Amino acid sequence: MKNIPNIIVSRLPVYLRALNHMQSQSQQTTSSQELGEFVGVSAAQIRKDLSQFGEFGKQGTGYNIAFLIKKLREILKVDRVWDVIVVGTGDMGHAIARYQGFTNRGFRVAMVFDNNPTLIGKEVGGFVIQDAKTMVNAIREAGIEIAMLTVPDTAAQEVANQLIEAGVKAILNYAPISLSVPPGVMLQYLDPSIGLQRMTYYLE
Amino acid sequence: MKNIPNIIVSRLPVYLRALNHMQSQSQQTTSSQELGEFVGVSAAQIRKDLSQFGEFGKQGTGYNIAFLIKKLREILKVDRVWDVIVVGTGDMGHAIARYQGFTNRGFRVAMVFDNNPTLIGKEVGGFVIQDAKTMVNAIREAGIEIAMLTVPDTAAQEVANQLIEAGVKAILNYAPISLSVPPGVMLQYLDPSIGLQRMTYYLE
DNA sequence: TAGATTGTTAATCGATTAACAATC
DNA sequence: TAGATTGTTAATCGATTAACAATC
Repeated sequence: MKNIPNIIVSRLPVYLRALNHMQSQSQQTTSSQELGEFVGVSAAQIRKDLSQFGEFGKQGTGYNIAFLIKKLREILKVDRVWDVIVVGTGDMGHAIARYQGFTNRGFRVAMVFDNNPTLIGKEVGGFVIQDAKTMVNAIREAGIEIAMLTVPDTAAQEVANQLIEAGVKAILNYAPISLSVPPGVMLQYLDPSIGLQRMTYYLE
Repeated sequence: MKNIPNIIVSRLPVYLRALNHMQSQSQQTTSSQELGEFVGVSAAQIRKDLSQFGEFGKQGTGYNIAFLIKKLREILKVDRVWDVIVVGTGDMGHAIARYQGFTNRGFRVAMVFDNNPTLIGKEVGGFVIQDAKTMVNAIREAGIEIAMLTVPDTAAQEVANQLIEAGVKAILNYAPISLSVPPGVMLQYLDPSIGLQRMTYYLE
């Protein structure tokens, strides 16, 4: 397949989320105009983005929502369920382990790790907290490729290194710190302070 | 001041985070080369971005980290502490209310709200959970401009409307749903599934 | 059919990079 | 001084938008 710009790929999950919402409102079809307004991009961009992957609409009537959802899920490879692990069971790890929002979006928490002896063996969100020492082997054996990192920032790079050693290819990092990863390993950041600081510039 | 592209503004918090990290390692100076490698952008882009706001470096020696941190904090208006509110005290709201990572990054949780009668009056992270019915007035009286939204998706738009009515200008939305806000109100999303779906496209 | 809306092309716009004089 | 690195300009690259023929 053609090489698709990452900026386009990164918008598809947002389109998918909006379409799922429309579907939950029992809506059957939408247009590039409507979807664009909903997610805050131009209609032309919606059409251009989607056209990278095929022809999913009909002139005059727009897009069938169920069909477009199906296609986007295939494109994004979330027409399956990926096992993900959570490393770190502080408040944030706790919240993620119990998070219900992964359902129908392609992900399932499979295992939860911590290195704190007083937490290992305890339960969180239905998972037994496993010893971080056993993490690399457990990831390898389960063939897990995705990890969510909620350890303290001082430990984040070291844990990331272990994840990579274990074969993890995608890391969602909650620690407020830039991580260094080799080519072929992907990284996304979820740092609330960054989100807020992107807005304060415009305040007052 | 000149109109700065948002894409540049959005990178500044990442630079700032990296500089803070370097400083915590007792590093005194850095170069556009080094900082760029650290955060994953080109040295030219670092210099171009910073040059929008002034001349902060010295030829031959690079940037004084403490000085550049000071300047970036001023630019991003996080050389002060912003009061933010948390709406919704589920697991995620809980984690945010107790989050220590806002310290020194310009934010402080000031109030916490929920509409669940069994939670109102209880404590979370040292805050008494206040009745969401009193939220609009409380925000107005305190002059709060920033809110973090961790309510269920079905309630998110409605709560966002109340926040906007109360004068909130910046919303960090944890609910996995696109919100509609009027011009002048800023919005950032922290949806873990979106982050993960931006990576699965490239997996396997 | 008439109206609506797609997919695509070409034009525009904006962002990134390369290169280098200036200078610490 | 020699080496390093900035700030900035011009060139390149890439993304977005406008427009419209095609067609449902």
